[in-house]
Amino acid sequence: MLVKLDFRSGEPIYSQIVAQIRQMVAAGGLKPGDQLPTVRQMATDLRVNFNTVARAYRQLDEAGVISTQQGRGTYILEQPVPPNQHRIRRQRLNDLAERFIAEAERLGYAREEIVDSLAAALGVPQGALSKED
Amino acid sequence: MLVKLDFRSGEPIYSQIVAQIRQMVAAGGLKPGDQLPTVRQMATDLRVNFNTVARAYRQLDEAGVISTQQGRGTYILEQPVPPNQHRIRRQRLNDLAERFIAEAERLGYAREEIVDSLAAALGVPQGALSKED
DNA sequence: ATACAATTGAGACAATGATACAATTAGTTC
DNA sequence: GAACTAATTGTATCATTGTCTCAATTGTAT
Repeated sequence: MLVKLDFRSGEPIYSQIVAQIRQMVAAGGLKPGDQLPTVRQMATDLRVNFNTVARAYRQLDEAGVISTQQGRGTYILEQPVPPNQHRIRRQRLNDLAERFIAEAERLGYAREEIVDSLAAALGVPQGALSKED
Repeated sequence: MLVKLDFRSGEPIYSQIVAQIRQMVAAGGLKPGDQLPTVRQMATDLRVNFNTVARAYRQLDEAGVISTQQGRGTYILEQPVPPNQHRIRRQRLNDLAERFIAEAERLGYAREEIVDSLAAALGVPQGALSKED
């Protein structure tokens, strides 16, 4: 049993799960690549609804602690050194953006096409996102 | 390795396979008559279940991009008049862009942050991507 | 009490995986 | 060459896993 709950503590269950998994990752008890129990398995163990576990996993995923993959499972990620909360947040968005652009370019799209597509997706008027030159 | 996967992108694996093969066919990297790897071979390469590859092949088959033949293999088909080629290509990029933005927003980023991050990633001067109003 | 927000639960859904199956091909034996 | 067997290929079905939407519950403030 990876996680132990205190139903009387007042701390939300999902929050307890998040905290304990973070703790274990920080302490090295869970290493990158390790697979966590499925949401349903952990939910059964803890006698809790699987959505509650899913919520915890989602938070951990967004925090970059784990990677949840539909149909595959959830895995511990490499833990980057935490420099700063704001930096982390921004860095994650930058990573996301860079992955998107790298992928688009790998597929053969030109910068201009990418910009146009983003303009459309963002609902911005044509030209508003274009470089003026 | 014909196809490259990003397990963290949120885009389904089968969808990534479909998109990349389409792209390669469109770009001429795969020509009519070329045989694709077997579902099991590609699955092994990508460390994925072969049914996931089979699903991608099935979609491509239904779209007329390839011909899958039980017991024989899968082959690139002659591409019919590609008036849609441009549309398909553009649609693909739009899907990618929308997925990226949806993901970013799901993670709680504001439009402005997203735009800023994209500007940085694209190496565009600050402000060039901003809406002027 | 009422209203509100947060938490948890229920059920349907989408993506992936495991297993068994069918069609084709390639050898092997006669 | 025909018949059989084994290997290889895609197919079909169902189980498993995470996701989404919305309802029920709980706690708290008004």
